[in-house]
Amino acid sequence: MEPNVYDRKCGSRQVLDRIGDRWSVLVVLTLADGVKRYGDLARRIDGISQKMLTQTLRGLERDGLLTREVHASVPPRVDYALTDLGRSLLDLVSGLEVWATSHLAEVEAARARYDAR
Amino acid sequence: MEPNVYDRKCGSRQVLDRIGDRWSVLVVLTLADGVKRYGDLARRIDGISQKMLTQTLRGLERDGLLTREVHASVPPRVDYALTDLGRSLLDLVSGLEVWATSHLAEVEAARARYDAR
DNA sequence: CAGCATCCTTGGCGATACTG
DNA sequence: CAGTATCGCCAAGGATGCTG
Repeated sequence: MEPNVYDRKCGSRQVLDRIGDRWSVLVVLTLADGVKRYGDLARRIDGISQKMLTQTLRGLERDGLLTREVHASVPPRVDYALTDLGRSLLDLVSGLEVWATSHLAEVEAARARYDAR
Repeated sequence: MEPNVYDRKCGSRQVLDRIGDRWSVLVVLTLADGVKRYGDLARRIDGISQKMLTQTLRGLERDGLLTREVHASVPPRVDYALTDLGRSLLDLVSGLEVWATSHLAEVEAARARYDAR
């Protein structure tokens, strides 16, 4: 039978949580244009803490959305890149980004209207 | 200038948070096929508490994604429906649902592989 | 550079009880 | 039926300090 996101015990619900996660979305978006180092990601994603970045990267790696490649060099260098599975999510998450930016004005207008009542 | 989701102070970041929110996604999805009453939503979305349902509905109403219509009857009846803005989000959120269900197996396989290392 | 470990706080969220 | 109000917890997440 089909997985059902409305069922809290269904794994698809957890998957939905992960791909909807604020930090996950931003990490995947940042990796859209290719391989990035840890520091690149940290610098690009404003407001993310080291802890959350590491945690998000591990979660995405565990779920098969990105790869983590450690280069034995001094200083250390770790590259992150989307897998095929991760890339299959790109249209969706960039769609979210586009929606958020392109409808921001409407949302803010709606808020102003709501708060003024 | 364009809103930028990478900037934590940009409103588009908050919008992204809202439309990515687990409960928001499920509420919008549930309203995809038309008007629903409070109880319908509560019953459909497994695991949501009254508090979170109300809170999510208020947030979505405030942001202009759905309308709340109170009917003065006994017993009370409150209808929720997507606005045009909310409907503009439908393709995206149902895309998320489809992705979550259709890639669930791959994600679980990746997890098993990761955990077995 | 790329983390890991630890402490600590906040507020998200559930549970419960009550109401128009 | 569709909420509001209150309490209480615990886990998400930030800040700091340390390391291979």
